[in-house]
Amino acid sequence: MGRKTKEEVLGEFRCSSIQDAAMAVIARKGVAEATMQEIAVEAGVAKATIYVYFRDRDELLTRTANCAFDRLITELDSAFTLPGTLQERLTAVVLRQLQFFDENRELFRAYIALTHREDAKHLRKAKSQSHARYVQRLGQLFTEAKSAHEIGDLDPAALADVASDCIRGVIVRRIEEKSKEKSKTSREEQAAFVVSILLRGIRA
Amino acid sequence: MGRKTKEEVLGEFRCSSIQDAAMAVIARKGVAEATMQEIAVEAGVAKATIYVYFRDRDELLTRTANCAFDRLITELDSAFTLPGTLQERLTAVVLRQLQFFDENRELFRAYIALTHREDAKHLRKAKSQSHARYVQRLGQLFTEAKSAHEIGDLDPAALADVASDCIRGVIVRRIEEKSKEKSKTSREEQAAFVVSILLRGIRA
DNA sequence: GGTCGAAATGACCGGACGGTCATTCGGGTT
DNA sequence: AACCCGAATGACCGTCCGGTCATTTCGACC
Repeated sequence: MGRKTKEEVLGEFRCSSIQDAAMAVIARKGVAEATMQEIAVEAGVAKATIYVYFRDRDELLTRTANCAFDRLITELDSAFTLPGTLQERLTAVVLRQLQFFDENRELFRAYIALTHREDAKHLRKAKSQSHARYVQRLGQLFTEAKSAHEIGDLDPAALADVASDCIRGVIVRRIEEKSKEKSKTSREEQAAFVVSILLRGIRA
Repeated sequence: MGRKTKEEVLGEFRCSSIQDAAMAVIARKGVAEATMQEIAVEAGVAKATIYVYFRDRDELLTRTANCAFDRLITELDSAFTLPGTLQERLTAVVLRQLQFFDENRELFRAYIALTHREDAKHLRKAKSQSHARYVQRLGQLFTEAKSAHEIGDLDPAALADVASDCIRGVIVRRIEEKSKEKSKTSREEQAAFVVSILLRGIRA
C-alpha cells in the first residue's frame, strides 16, 4: 500500500506539474495557441510524456480548466457566505474577485479565453458550468436581498446576469490597464463604483 | 475610362464577394477556424483566386472585419443622434443594437469572436478601434445627459464602460437563447429592463 | 552487480493549412 | 480566325502540430 500510494502521489505530482505548465502557456498564448510542445517544454518533460498522463490535448485542457475554475469558485464561496447588507456583501464579492484575479492573472486570461471558445466543446462546457455556478451564487444573494426587502420585485436571476456583466467588465478593464502599467484606480474604488451603479443606478 | 471603371467594378465585386464569404465562414466557425480553403469554397472560387485580391489571410480578415465594424457603427450612429431624454435615447440605442444583431447574427458572432482574440494583432486593433468609437458615443450621450442635469456627478466615460458591459451581456444572452430556439423575451422588454437597471439601479 | 517492468523519450507519421507558381482559360482587339 | 493579356486555377511546397511507437532510461528488488 505504501508503494502504491507513493506511485500515485508521484503520478499526481506529474499530472499537476503538467497542468500548471498548461495554465502558464494558456496564460501566455491563449488556449488556441497553447501547443503540446510548448506545454511540454514549460513542464520540463518530453511531449510524449504528457500522453502518459493525459489521453489527448482535449483531456489535458479540460481537466486543467476544471481545476482552475474550481479554484475560482472555492475562492469566491467564502466571499459569498459573508453576512451584511446587500451593498456590503456585493462589494465584498467584487473586491474578492478583483483581488483573486490580480493574484492569478493567468487564470483570468484563461477564463476569458474560454468564454467565447469555438474549439473543444468540453472546454466551453466546463467554463459555462463554473460560470453558471457563479451566476447562481449571485442570484442567491439577490434572492436573499429580496426577502429582506432590500430590492424591489425584480427577477434575481436577471439581476445576477447584469451584475456579472458589470463585474466582468471591471475586471477586463482592470487587466487591460494593468498591462499598460497604469493601474490608476484602487481595487476598493473600482469595487465601490460598480456596486454603486448597480444599486443606485446612474440617475441623479 | 469606361473600360477601366468596368474592370474596377468587377474587381470590387469579386473583393466583396470574397469578404461576404469570409464573414459567413467566420460566423459559422469563428475567426481562428476560418480557413482560406473554406472561404474560397463559400465564395465559389479557387483558393488561389483569393490571393489575387488579398495579399494574405491577415489582410483578408482585417479588411473584412473593418467593413463589418463600419456597418455596425454606421447603423448605430442614426440611433445615437436621436433626440429625447436620456432614458429614451439609451433605450433607442439598445433597441437598435438588439435589432441589428438579430438581423446580422453572423456579424455579432464575428464581433464577439474578435473581442478576445490572441491571433492577428491587426484584427484586435480594428475591433478595439470600432469598439472604442462605440463606447465614446455612449460617453457623449452621458455627457449630454450630465449637462442636462439628468445624471449626477459621475464620470461619463466610466458610465459608458458599464453601460456597454450591460448591453453586451444582453446581446450575448439573447443570441444564446436564440440558438436554443427559445427567445422568450421581446427586444423591447429586454432593452427596457437593462436601461431601467442602468438608470434606477437595483435597489427598491 | 544483475534483472525486470514501468516510466520517459526521441524520432517519426499523417494531415491540415497558408501560400506560390506555371499553366489554362476567356473575352476583347485586330 | 488568330492573337493577346490578365484573371483564374489546380497542383504543389514547406511548415506546424497532434498523436504514436519502438527504444532507452531508471529505480526497485533479488
